[in-house]
Amino acid sequence: MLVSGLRRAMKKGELTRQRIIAEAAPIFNQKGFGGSSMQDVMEATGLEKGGLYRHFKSKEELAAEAFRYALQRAIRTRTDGLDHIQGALPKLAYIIRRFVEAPAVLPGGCPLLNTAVDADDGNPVLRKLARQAFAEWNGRLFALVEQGIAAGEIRRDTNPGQLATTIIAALEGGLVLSRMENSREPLKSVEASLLLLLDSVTAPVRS
Amino acid sequence: MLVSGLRRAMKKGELTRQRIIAEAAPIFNQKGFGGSSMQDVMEATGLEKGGLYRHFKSKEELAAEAFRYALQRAIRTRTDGLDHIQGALPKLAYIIRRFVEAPAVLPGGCPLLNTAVDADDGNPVLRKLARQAFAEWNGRLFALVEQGIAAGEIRRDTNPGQLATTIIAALEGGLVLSRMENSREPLKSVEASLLLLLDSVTAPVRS
Amino acid sequence: MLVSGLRRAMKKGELTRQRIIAEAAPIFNQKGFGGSSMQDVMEATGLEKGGLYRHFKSKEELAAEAFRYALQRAIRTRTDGLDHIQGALPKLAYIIRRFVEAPAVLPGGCPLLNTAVDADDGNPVLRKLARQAFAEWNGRLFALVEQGIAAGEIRRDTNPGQLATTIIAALEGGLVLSRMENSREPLKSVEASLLLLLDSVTAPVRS
Amino acid sequence: MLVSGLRRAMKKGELTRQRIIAEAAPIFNQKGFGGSSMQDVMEATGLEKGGLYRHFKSKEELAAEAFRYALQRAIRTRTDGLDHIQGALPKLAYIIRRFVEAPAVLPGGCPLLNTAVDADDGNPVLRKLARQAFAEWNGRLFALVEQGIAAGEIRRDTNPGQLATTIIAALEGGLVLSRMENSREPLKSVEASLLLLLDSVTAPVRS
DNA sequence: ACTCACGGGACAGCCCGTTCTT
DNA sequence: AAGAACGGGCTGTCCCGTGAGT
Repeated sequence: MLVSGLRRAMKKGELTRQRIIAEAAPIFNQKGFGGSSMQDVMEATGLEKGGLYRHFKSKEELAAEAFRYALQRAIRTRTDGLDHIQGALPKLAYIIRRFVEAPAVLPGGCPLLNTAVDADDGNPVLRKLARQAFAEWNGRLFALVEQGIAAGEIRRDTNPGQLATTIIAALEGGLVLSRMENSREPLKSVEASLLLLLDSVTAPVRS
Repeated sequence: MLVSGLRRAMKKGELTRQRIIAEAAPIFNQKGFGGSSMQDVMEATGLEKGGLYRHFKSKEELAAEAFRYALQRAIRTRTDGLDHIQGALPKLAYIIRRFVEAPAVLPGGCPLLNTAVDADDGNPVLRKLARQAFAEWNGRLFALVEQGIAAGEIRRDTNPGQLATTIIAALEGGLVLSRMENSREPLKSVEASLLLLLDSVTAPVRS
Repeated sequence: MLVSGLRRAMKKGELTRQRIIAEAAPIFNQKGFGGSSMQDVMEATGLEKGGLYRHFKSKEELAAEAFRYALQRAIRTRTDGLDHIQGALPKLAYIIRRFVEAPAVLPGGCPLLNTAVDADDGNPVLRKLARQAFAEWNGRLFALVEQGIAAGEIRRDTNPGQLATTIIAALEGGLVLSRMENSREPLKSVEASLLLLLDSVTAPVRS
Repeated sequence: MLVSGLRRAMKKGELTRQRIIAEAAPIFNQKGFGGSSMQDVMEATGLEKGGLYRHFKSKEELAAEAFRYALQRAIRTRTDGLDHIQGALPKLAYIIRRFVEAPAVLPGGCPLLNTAVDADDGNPVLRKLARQAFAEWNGRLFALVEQGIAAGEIRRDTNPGQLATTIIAALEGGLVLSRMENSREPLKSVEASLLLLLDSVTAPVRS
């Protein structure tokens, strides 16, 4: 609804721009910045060089937009349906399960981690974007944990930042392992361990 | 000692070859396979193209050797001193602490994870090497957990594979976060959580 | 006239493409496929690498086009004015004389023979092209001989294929000798012998 | 006999030199000068670079020696048994037949023609060698024709040079065609035509 | 007499980005 | 707004030849 609203407001050029981004995103996500060529994007979009460079003034700008797009999709996929869940702990558990069940945001794995590793040397633009994205994600989990503590669901001695970071680290690490082994098992293992960890920080029921 | 013994037995060519590998390893680890150029290796080693290609018949072969070298270093760094520790649980805790304290095996982060992400598309040679390395690491932790269970240190209902995989995933994920934030905190958080997890699988003391 | 008509219909790119072919043809004809470099073509055309590779996706493709171009020129040169000649025998004699008089289709000798020898090992693309060209040439002479027999100009016991092949072989062989000696004499000798051979297959005049 | 005599007189170094030449000859004959690499020769001989350059001061020198060797073989093959034939005309016919029957002096076709075409541009050393070889061959045939005229076997109005050159040109041209078509037919055709040509210069028997 | 090690240079192909044209 | 044409640069690989060492 919102999307079609935006679409309706777009001129033709802006629409093409969005199409390019959407079609470039999986390429950059799979091959990385250096490994992707404008030729790849040309083939994917059917446009010529001139057509691409009208919308983006450099490969880097396109990559940044593609990353932003991939990010948005990742966030949406991973938080979809979260509002229907009641309680901080169930929400955290839901996030973990959802990550494990629907890991394929885009072909090529998690854009966050990919960019984090890929842009580790050089490319400060992408690096900064990845940082912000991680910080946001971390902040959201952090807030959830805090809410859980405030609500008495989570033990008071729980460190919210520590828990949030651990969940993210374990999930992303598990995703890498799963992609490499071409098997869901590593992610399943991480899921089980994280749910166990959630149990261990659950506040004892007060009577 | 053993090393210098080997070194003494090397002819000049083999020595140069080893030097190239040692000097190429950080390059490939930082920039990845596609992002590294033979020119980079030339500058790092002081050799010319002809000199390099005498020792390696392709860039891929050099990258594979460099990765093997990096791997060996990683394993050594992370398992150094492990023999002096008694008991499976202390050993696991030691491995976790050591990973967090000495994360910088080589400039550019963990070669395992880097290669896993970098060689995710294409490059089956490196991909296979990374897989084997992860499998080995996992196997080692797996064995430790099993020993702990057999020795009564770890609860019988613990899933060895699940625990091993989780430790690896969380540590590697934490390392990525730490590198990106340029701070030790993420790794420290993961460390704390993993030690907590170890506590929760510790078998209750029998009286 | 026809040419300028075609030219007028060409876009700029196609025109450049044709210019490249025309300027690359003598290079490939002189140095062979392996002996010619894209650098040579760059210098001859004034274009840069990027400019060249826009029109041809590989050196081989360019070489093939250049060979086709050279071939066309060779055929035109060698059959020019043939239509004004009456009778099969005079036509054959005309072809032989024309070959000897105007041997320099392109710098570097006959593209047919050059390619046949050059692409003898490897390069199946060029090899195939040369084969087809020879087959066509042979076929044309073959047909002429057959017409001569049918018309009673040439003796009935003449083997058309044998005569056609011999003419081609002797002319091409003579051309090689002439180029090497840097003298027209070898070709002149072949010409005389071939005309003698034509005499010996001329049907006796019926009374 | 002569060979073994030479061999017996050779030191080890000279023997190696001869072995290199013999093993390099087919390579240069097949791939040409520019198309052959010292690496190819290394593999064929089992020697290293340094070993080769001890015996030849450059690739060109080796190629020249290899060509000389190939030449000698060609001449021997094509004139073998010639002494047992009586009469100039039978000798010429024998040469033609022998060329057609045993065209494969070395893998890669006739070294003479190959070098003539290959070294057509540049490489004056090989070019000169090829010229000399052709001149010698031509001279031999020339002498045979002259003897035939003197002996009354061949018509007095025959031009010896013209006939000699034609034979060579047609045979070499036919060889190229045969190699290309991968069939003996072209050579067979040339053979038949040349024998026909010999008939037409045969002096009428005096009664 | 021969191997090992290395330098220096070339070559084909690709890629990013700009400009001209439509 | 998009396509066509082109420039300049870089990369992996190969190749010839030299010199130290054995």
